[in-house]
Amino acid sequence: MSIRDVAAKAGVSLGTVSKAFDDNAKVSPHTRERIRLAATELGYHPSAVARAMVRKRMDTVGVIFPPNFAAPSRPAFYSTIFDALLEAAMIRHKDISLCTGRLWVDATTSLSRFRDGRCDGFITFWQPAGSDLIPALLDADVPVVLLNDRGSDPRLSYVDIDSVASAHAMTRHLLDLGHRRIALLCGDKPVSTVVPREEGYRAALEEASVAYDSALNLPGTFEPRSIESRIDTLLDLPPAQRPTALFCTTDSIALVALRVLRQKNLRVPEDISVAGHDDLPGVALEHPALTTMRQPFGTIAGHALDLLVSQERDISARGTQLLLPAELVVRASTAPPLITTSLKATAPLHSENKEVNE
Amino acid sequence: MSIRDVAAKAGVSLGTVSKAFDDNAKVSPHTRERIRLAATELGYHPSAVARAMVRKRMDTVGVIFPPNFAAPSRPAFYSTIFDALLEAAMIRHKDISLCTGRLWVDATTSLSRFRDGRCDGFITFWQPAGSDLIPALLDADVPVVLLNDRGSDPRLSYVDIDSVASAHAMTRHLLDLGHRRIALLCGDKPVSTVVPREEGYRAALEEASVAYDSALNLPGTFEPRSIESRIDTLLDLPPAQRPTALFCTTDSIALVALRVLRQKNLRVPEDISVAGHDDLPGVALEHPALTTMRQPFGTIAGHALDLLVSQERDISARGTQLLLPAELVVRASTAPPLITTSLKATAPLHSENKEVNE
DNA sequence: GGGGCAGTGGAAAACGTTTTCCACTGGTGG
DNA sequence: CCACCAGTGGAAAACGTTTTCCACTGCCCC
Repeated sequence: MSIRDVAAKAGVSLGTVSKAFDDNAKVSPHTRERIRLAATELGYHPSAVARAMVRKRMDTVGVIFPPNFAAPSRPAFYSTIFDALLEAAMIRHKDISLCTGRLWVDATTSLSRFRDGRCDGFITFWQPAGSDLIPALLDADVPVVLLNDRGSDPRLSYVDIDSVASAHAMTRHLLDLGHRRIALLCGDKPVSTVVPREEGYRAALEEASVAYDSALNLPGTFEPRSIESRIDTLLDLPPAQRPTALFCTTDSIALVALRVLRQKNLRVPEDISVAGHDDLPGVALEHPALTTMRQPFGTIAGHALDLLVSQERDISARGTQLLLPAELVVRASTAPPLITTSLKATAPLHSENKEVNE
Repeated sequence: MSIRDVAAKAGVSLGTVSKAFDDNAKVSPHTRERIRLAATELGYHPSAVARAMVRKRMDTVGVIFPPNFAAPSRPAFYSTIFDALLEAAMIRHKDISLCTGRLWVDATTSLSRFRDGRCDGFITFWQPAGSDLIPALLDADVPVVLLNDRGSDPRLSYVDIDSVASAHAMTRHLLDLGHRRIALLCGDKPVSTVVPREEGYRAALEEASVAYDSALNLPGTFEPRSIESRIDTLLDLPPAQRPTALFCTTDSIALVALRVLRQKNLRVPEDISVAGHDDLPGVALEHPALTTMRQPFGTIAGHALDLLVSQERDISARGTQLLLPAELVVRASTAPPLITTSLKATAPLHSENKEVNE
């Protein structure tokens, strides 16, 4: 059941059948129709493998997720971006081949997938320190795009959120509401969600002439335990120093924070405001609905794929680095702080911020 | 950089190089070594695509997960079985191509992947009612194995847990501890986790001459809300009818139950015992560690893959249906009930069960 | 009427393997 | 000394496409 049989049945040559399935090839409508009809009657389906061999590409991108990415302990971020990638790939007639598990941490497995011809390139995510994956791919001239993180190698293409700007925007939102003591809840250091978001946070504070207080930005990890203990420390501060708002640099962190606060019988946003970042699906359904920065997941995935394709065509096209804006989504988890000692400086600043905000 | 270049460099013919990479082919150790050396020097890597073309198989199995399987709202079950599949495939030198997302619900997308030659067969999971996926694959003689569910079509191969036996074992465990009022928490009907597990539960009760009480087996869904409301109803029962143990037919349900009970300030297992089913990773780390039935995920995945491969070789080998035993894992979430009115019938039965248990 | 030209379809070479058959070698037993 | 055999390596045919070149057909315009 090959292209030959169709050609025989339609009474044309083999090459013409190939052209009949290529919308850009010049075949008269009549012939095209006749060939297509013959193909359907024969139940012919072109072989992707044979096509891949002559074209020298499989139209498949390998997506390298961290090991165990689908585990519920993993932030929902991965599943969300995964769906976005799937959709973006479908539109571009690309296949996604999932490369995950602990065997993918080392570069050779991925590399062999590429040299095999099974993948034309890779989309990958944050790698733990000491991982040789990205350097190895770059050195081997393998098309690769890093998603939602950044790299220092100028050859590396990446697509990330402009985290400085987004953290700035969220901090500004909280300041506008009248908060002055805004705690920052980050994860571990090396990820792009941490450093730039801290920077945006501090910049916004500075603009509003609010002194940065390191007691409100405790170091910690993404682990629920770390988040919980930091919240404990923050709530144990004397009332005048206690934060009136929690800016979690990640929705996953915010979700934990919400749960912890609920356990402590603190009301959000009445007793304390909570803001997240990412707008993962589902955070709008929390109680209260989470105020957060929306990542344009679809756009991110689309750009990543496009960047990858252009590298596949010409490897020298790599090194494009995209920072996309996130959008503030105000929901129910943030509100002006209750009247406390920390409120005294509010009135003047609030009006000032209002005009900036518009 | 093809097999030809290696042949030239090693001074042998093209076919000999191919054989040198096939461990079963007859090539003298000397020649083989020489060829391998030449290949390494040239940086030669065999093309999986060319191989697939002549062999007519891609050594890739499509795994069709329910849409959005990685979302955290999805039971961790999927990510666990996914990891097991990945591992099993690696051992068998097979690739896994993930086929998920809402576009996979309809059969044509999967089918075209098969006719393409990109997949040699599929592993799939529970399908919503009205899905044409499995019938369509079977009708098209596509190798397919259903995992952790069952189908009525005799052509369908599946690998599932012997849920009747496992539910029986867990119910027995709770009876042995002295529980007489054991509530069952199921999900929606059509899944194999529900009907057979209910059957095993009832059988164990009957054996122990404990009357089945439909008030302890309320219908509901997998949704947290449904679980919560059923627990509410159960706890509102008059003390004599209130359950002393909760058998959740799924760890995901048990996890929710644990959370709900914690919110109600009920201690597990002192106030009420909770048992799960599946032994998802992480349930051992809960507080308290969950007593559950361990699914042999690795074995399940291995059998599934083997069943699929045998179908790929000969489509008439399909229709094999495997039921694997689960293993009782007793941890901290189950304990004998406190002395209550329901305890009076305990003593005789307990001793009787003890001997059965050994 | 002839020379280009656009439009169409065919012939054939590639793509990089696997696999089958065949030939050659040297050793061994009759 | 010859025939057979095991062991080894080569030649060549597949596998099913895409793509490049080439030829043919009308057609238009000079």
